[in-house]
Amino acid sequence: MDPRGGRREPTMRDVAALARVSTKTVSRVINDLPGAGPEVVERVREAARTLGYRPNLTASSLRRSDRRSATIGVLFEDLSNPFDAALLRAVEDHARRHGVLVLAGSSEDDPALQRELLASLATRRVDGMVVMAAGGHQDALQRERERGTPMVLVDRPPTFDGTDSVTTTNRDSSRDAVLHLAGRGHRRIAFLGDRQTLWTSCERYTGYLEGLAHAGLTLREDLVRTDLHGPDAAETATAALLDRHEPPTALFTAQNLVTVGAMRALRDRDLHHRVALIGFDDFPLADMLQPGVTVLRQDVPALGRRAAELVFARIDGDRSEPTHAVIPATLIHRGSGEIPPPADGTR
Amino acid sequence: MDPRGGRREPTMRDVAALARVSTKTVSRVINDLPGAGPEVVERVREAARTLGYRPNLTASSLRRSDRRSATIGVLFEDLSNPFDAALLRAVEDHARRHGVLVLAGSSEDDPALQRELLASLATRRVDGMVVMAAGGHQDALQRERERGTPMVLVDRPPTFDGTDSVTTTNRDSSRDAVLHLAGRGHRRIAFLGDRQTLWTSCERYTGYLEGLAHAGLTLREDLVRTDLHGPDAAETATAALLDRHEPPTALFTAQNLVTVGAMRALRDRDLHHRVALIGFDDFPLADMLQPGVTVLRQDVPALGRRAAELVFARIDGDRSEPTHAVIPATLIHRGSGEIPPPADGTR
DNA sequence: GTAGATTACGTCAACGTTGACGTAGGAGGA
DNA sequence: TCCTCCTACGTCAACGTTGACGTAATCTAC
Repeated sequence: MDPRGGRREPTMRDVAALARVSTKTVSRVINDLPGAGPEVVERVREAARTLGYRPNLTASSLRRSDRRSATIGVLFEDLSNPFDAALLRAVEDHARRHGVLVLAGSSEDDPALQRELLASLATRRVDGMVVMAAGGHQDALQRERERGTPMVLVDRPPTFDGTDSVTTTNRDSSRDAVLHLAGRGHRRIAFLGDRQTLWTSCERYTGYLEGLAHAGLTLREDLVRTDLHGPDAAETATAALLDRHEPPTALFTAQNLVTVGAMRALRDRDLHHRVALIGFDDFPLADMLQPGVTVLRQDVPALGRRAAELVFARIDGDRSEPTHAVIPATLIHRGSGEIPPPADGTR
Repeated sequence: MDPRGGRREPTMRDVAALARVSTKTVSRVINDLPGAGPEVVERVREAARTLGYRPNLTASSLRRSDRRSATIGVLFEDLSNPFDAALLRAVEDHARRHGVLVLAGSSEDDPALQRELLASLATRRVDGMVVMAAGGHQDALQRERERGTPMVLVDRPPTFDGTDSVTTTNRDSSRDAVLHLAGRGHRRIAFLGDRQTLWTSCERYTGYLEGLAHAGLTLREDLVRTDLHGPDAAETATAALLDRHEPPTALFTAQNLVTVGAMRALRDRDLHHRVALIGFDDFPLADMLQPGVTVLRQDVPALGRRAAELVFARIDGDRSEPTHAVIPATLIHRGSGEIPPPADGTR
């Protein structure tokens, strides 16, 4: 039971010796290639079985002409975030159908770490990558792409040309959410968002602005809080907004952790039944809270599937123009987004 | 921008030619080994930079004596489950410190799929594995282990000898939960659990029995529902329990999805403020529900860290006796577990 | 001044596998 | 009968890298 204690993985040579054939013949049998007679096939199979032989994909992919490692890299922001986790799972499912395994990493939205992980993947010669680009410069991604590595960006599009992407209707859905609130009579709708270096945050903010404009509301910059990273920052910011003398009657929270923080602040002040809330990204149990939390739900399985389809197409040599797939998000009415503003306009 | 369109990754030979040295010298420079003069080092570095050379770990690990692929395999039940995702992240963090990447897969608690993924990992010659064993026979795992592959089982211990494991105090914590409920005066405490083929489910059930026994309560088998896979099954089962003429006054739900299902049933009947509930596994927003959900929280970061430490120790040749680490879970009081039984003993 | 050690390289083969190509023997056709 | 084609193998080299070993030049010590 030692780690590889004294043992050595059997090789084709061992199998060949036992079956009294050449290694090439073993190769043919293992890979189901023609050119081996039935009894030889049986002899080789038998020998492989008794020795417990398993092919070495490392050596194989080194020598093969296609050079495939049957492995793709997945670089997301944080694999423990439910959104990222669900996306990983979706990609993994499709990869499995292609006989491909997934090397996964969390870049923590840190360009340096992302660069490092990218290099690690490259060093392992993955066949392709599915990447959630970290904020800031994408030059490491671009360089990798320019070397010809098949790559699909998810959740955030590339800032450079020639690369496929799969994103959500961030802007349009955000606008719809704001219009939904405005339609209920809200006039003071706050925006709470994650870092503005993230493309999704900017898009959602733009959608918010568009929504205000469509509804004929004027932007009040004092109701906008951005660069809230994590629930704690969101909670503090929301608290500050709510404690103003003219507080918002509705909140649009543009990221799942921000939504959580905002909800905490609302609850602390017992305002969760009086201030409307719509969050971007669904989360488990959103329907069990009181009131249920109205959210924009991204179609995560579709995002993952599309991303996987695109990488595999590129890996298989598809050279058509880059695709920028956009998957619609849906507004799920659960109650919090349907709270009307107070009749007197104050609260 | 084609996939590897016409290009070829530069190799050591290319670098060697440009720097007018032997490939061996390039190897020395790339790996920071002694035996290269300062100006040669600079020339090689320069050449590598201009060519965009990146070492091929595949070829390297094939040739090296230690045979390390700097990759470990992680085989969990479902990477999109928050518990699994958090665990993956914890393992990944520690792996990164060792310069190791993670090949991740979901076995869906299906032994056949697990066996297949195991073979895939083996074929790629991972240095070690962290596995959440699928229910049923573990013979595929055992065979892999007997070949000498460093392996650590998480969440569920091996049914065979000689393998490290990291688990939670399933039994003791479950007992504590039941005692906590009994201490509030509950006498009809129901058990709702996942498949009994899962070791954790059995342990938690045993803990439940121990708790009843310690509290001097008799087991009422009509209050026990097992083999509930997923929230829907749990909801149905809970509903049936609650609709009995002598319904339970408290529920112990032994898995996170079961807890969710039970909560839905309670809410449907508006009993969530009257029937006590303790769930195994914490989940996001458990504190935001009304009442807050009392749970047994597993120390996921500790589980992941310990698992990673153990695999890496084995990979580094540690041959000491197998370790079976047990990480304590904590009872988090949030309200639902502190609801007393109705005064009249009915409801 | 010379034995001996040290430094800075180079050469060669091998890791496990497969592509290119060779060959012996038999089948089939003219 | 002889030529061709096909089948079932085998041989060899190469994928990109590194361990083992060789060697020439330089340095150290007495």
